[in-house]
Amino acid sequence: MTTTPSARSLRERQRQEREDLILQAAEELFLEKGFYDASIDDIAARVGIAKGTVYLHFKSKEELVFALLQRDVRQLLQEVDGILALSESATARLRAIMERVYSGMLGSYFQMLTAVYQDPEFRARMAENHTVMHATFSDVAQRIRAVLEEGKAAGEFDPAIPTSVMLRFFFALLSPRTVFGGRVSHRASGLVVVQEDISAEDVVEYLSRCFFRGIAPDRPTRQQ
Amino acid sequence: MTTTPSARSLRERQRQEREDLILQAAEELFLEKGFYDASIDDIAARVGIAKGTVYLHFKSKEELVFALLQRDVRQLLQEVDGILALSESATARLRAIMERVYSGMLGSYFQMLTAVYQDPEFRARMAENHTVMHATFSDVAQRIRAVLEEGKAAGEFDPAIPTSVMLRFFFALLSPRTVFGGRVSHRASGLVVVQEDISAEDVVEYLSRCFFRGIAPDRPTRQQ
Amino acid sequence: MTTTPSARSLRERQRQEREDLILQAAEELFLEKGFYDASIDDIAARVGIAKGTVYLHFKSKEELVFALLQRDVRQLLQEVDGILALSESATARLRAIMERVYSGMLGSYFQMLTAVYQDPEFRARMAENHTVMHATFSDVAQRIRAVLEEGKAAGEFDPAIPTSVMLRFFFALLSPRTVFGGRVSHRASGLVVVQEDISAEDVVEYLSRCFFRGIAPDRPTRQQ
Amino acid sequence: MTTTPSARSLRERQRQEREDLILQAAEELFLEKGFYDASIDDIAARVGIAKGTVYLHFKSKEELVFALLQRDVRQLLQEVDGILALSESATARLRAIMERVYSGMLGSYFQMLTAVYQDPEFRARMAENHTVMHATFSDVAQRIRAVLEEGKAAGEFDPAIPTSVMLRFFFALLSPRTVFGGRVSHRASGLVVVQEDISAEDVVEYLSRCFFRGIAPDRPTRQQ
DNA sequence: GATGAATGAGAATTCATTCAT
DNA sequence: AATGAATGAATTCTCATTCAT
Repeated sequence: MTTTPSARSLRERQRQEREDLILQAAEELFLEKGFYDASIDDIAARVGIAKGTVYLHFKSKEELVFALLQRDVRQLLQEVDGILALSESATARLRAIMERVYSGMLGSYFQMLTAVYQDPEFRARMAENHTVMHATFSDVAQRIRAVLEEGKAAGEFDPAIPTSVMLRFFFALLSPRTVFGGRVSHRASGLVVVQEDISAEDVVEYLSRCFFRGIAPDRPTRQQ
Repeated sequence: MTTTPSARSLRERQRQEREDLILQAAEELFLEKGFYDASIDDIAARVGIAKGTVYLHFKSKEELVFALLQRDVRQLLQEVDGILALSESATARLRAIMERVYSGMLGSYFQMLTAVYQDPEFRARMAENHTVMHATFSDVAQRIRAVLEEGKAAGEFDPAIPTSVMLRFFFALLSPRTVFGGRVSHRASGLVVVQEDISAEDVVEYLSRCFFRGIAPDRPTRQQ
Repeated sequence: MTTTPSARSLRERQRQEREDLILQAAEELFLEKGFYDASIDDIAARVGIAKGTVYLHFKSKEELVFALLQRDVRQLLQEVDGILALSESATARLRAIMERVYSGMLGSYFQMLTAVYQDPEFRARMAENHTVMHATFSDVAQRIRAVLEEGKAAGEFDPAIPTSVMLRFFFALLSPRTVFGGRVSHRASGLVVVQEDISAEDVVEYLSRCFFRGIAPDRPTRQQ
Repeated sequence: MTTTPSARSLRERQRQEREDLILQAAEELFLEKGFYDASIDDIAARVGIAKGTVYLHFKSKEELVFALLQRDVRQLLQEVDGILALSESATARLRAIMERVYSGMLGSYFQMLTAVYQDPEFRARMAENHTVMHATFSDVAQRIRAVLEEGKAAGEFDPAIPTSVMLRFFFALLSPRTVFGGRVSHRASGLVVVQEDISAEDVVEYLSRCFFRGIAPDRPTRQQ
């Protein structure tokens, strides 16, 4: 009746794999069809399992979104941590984060978040029940905030601009509506402008320039 | 036939008023509860009319959103036109637009748009059936694009940054997730940072600074 | 304040005309779209009046159908009476009725009736509230029954077949599903057989032959 | 995967049973209240299941009617085939079909069909999407047509009457409005005549006589 | 554990009928 | 009388969630 440790861990591994598959399918479908139009049936069908099985892993559709966000936010935290550990200038490190996000790793995270955040119900629920994730996200924010403050101290950034404004500004540039080119281009295109084909690298180049120096032109003459 | 012109116009006025009330309620509820969780019942109840009456004005829930967006986009166009007519620098005019948006006039528009744009169904439908609105929106974009190009020509903006990037950058700063302070603060708060109380004026001050000069500190040339 | 008799009768005539127009439109629409799919709105629109006006003439949609049937049944009665008054053989008179019906005069009546009779609610209501029409219809039936019995007495028809069976048989041949050719062909065609173009006259010829002599061939004995 | 064949077939059997119950309830209710007034709620309630369950079996109310008709038409085809295989005279075989229909087996089919055929929408939809059933029905018609032609060739039926007329005539006698006695008497009664109690056997006797020889009396004397 | 049938609350939409103008 | 805006009951259909097998 009792399972050997290895059997147990096999089970556990399989369970984990299946859970990942569900999350994967859910992410795809939420992005393809939107949260409301992607049904549990759709998700189960894409994974190739029964609807009930989804509920063995996630006790509600909402929980599934939370898990998705949590997964992404953890990954984000890891990436950010890795980058921030580098002994480079604040500017270089923030730019590196941008690069990671635009290279496609985390694009979907922001899309999920935006999607979910449309629904105030969700926001409330998230704040209440999902302290863990919330905390993790705050972690990310805190770390970036720290870099921004380091940058201010080092004379890289303007001390007159509140760090919170900078933070939001930074996140604004990472959010999907700003993104174009790269993996999320099909969403980011859409309304406003005809999609011009700009490579992800160029986007980062331009946006980090915008971020750090705004759209003002170079003013080398003044420095003479 | 039998109605006098004034009676007709009274009717028409009343009709218009009621339609506005519905749009008002719909906007509030869509923003409060999200598009999917705000039901026609909710909307009718808030206006204090019967469900069927809503359908007298808008033939479907979807149509209601489109009407809402159209209303806002028209207003946006008007504002933008008024501002762009001023004979000021490109910088000043763009900043004026920011001011208008952040002073609360148009915050909800971007929120509606973002909300709707989550749902790919909607996006498709919008592209198909709502050329008018789409066109209006493109108008807005085109006008801002023109200012950006003027600014480049006048040496105000960096010609090395593609105008499309600038445009997106500009819209990114106007989108709700960036906004804080002002009327939309309840949404903009939420996740990322603890809401600090910054006045709308200050927000514009900071963000336009970010937009035009980035988060870089004042350059030493000034120190001459 | 008091209207002259002629004004009153003018009014009355106009009222009657409008009522006829409504009935006309209703009949058309019920036949085109079916009772449930033809809305009061449709009817009013076709007449070119407001929806409320229909209710000034008929207190419910149901009442409208009853009126329609009543109108038709009265006409039927009139026709039948005219024909039955002729001093011809029973066979000739029944055949004359068939001719009238197939020549298009009354095709729609049977269609309306069949349509309405699908709905048992209607049947019940009809029996209860519409004794008048019911009576009129019974009148028609009674008269035809009388002719059938006359025919039996005269040795034209087989006394072994109950008159009630004959009556039903007769009505069966008049009902729309049997009809083809003539004005109602578009309905009568439909499912069963490919519509062959047979003139209304031929249809009567064939059907009355069927009615009186069945599908049996001419009997050789007659040729003796 | 995990289910044994017998478990699978048990499931399947249960599924089939429930589907039959739904069809049964639907048929009853459509006949009792008419298609439009019988709601899915009614049907589910009569079966004693939840509304949603009905949709597990039939994806729309319309589909339910089609299923019903298909079921009946298949049964009709089977019966007809069985009868037509007999090596009897055309007359005898047609009469046998009448007997089957009047003995109650198929009365409801014609009622359903008539009910549905009131609605032109339905007719269109049926023609478009339901080629299978349409084909099956045509099959039935074709077979009877063949018998009629055999009968003509054998000198049983009058070659002067077009087969299409005969066919229609035959169906007319099978349609519910003609039927009285037997299981469908509650519908067939109704308007026209007071229901006399005639047994189903007698009805067939009389109607087949009508069909084959019309209402003309026996004319034995002429044959001497 | 896995399945997928069953559930039923809830949503959008329609339309006969009423009634203030 | 005529109008047509307003009503709200009723209907179809969906889908997250549960649970017996």
